[in-house]
Amino acid sequence: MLDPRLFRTDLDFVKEQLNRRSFNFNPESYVELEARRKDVQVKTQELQNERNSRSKAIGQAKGKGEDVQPLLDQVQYLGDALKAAESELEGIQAEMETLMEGIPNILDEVVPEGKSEEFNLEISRWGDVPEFDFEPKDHVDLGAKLKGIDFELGAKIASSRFVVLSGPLARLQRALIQLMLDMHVAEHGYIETYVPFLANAESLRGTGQLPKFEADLFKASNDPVLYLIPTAEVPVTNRVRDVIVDAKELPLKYVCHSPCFRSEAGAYGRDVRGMIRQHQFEKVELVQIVRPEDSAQAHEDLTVHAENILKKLKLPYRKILLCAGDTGFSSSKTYDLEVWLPGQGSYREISSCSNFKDFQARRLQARWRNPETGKPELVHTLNGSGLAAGRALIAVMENYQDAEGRVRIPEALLPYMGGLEFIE
RNA sequence: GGAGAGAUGGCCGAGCGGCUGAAGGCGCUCCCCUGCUAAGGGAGUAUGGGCUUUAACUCCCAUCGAGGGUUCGAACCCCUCUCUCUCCGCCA
Repeated sequence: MLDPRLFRTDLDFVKEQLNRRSFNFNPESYVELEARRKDVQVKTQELQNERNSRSKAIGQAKGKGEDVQPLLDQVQYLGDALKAAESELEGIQAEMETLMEGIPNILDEVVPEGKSEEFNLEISRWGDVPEFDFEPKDHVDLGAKLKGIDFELGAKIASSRFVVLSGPLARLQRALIQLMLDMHVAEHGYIETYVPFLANAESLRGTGQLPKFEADLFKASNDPVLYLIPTAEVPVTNRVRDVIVDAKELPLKYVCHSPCFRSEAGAYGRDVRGMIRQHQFEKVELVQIVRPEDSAQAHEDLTVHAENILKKLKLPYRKILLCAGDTGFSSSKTYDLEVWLPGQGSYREISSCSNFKDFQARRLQARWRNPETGKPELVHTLNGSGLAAGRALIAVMENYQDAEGRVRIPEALLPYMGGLEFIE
């Protein structure tokens, strides 16, 4: 959620910024609603004030043993007027809330303009794209040959976009997760955390998935209402919902492995082959809660932490700064890391690292006490994949394959593979 | 799942339907005294919002787990829900 004060003081700026995202914001209807809000709120509070002071007078008169009937008669008329004003105000506030919750974050000034991914800005490339003296297979063919990836079985058990991994390839995914967790804890200073994989509506609203993106979620239960998490970002960031964090505790850095569940509504026909886009996948997520002045640097650091995993695995990748149109709803600035997939002959997203600034924090009421002011102020939140394990698995498979269709285990994963050097 | 108890400010803990946004204590901050690993005295110390061109102060509104209700007036009475604790049952 954006700062309501910004809307009142600099509506032109808001409009201009939202335009960058091609977000259709109508200032006139906002101004009209805000005027009604102000009007009705002031009126309501005046009525409440009157009721309170009159009630107090009744109490005092009663205390002195005076006849309070005349005073009671005077307040009679207040009841209905107050009730009407209160419910009108409630309606307007709900309307305002709906409006505000549907408005995306303001983009960082460095975010390039552009409506679609072709305007994304490549920041850097790392690693050498491997040269094969044979035609490299993609992970689907490799996985079938190695009898370790079975999409039909996934579809039989659940539906399309589910997969079953078996044997050394299943272990390879686990090894990747272990490596990531170990590196982020030991080398990057994150606290490992384990969280619920179902989240309530309040939590999903806090991080921005609800109310606007309910169609992307799997609802797991109606009583109580719970959704399968689309990313560990949701439960982990919600650790600080309605919390005032002590300044000394910042920054908070959490790493969390979890399965992620996405309905992929609207992705029909996209990436139907292989493990690129699944309803369920494993991911190691990095989350940081920081002081506002530190978030820009934290964003750079967090992205480097994700990059370090790719470097450790010696997987070629490039770093992309997403353009205005491609940046997510809640994010103000996002770097994507794209890993080279020889089977596809292209770079594909394996990590997305975002600075949400105070957008999530405002929804979450996640604050810290600023020692300089003594007041609670909103924190900044960030997160990034470090990395998506399913995609890391296929990246390893495709980059480390040989002419016989075997997969060599990357050196960094050897300690996690029980002596196995090749999957064949 | 069954039975019972509870939910108040950073913590502990009072609270009669009206003068309680909340006694008292602890903690913390500042000041005074003292002067040295003690003690004493004083002041302050919840959050969100509104009004004000902005900000601070004053002021006003809301909040004592959440949501309804009764009432001129609710932390206090009634209802529903949530959570926590104890006991029983079940259980990876």
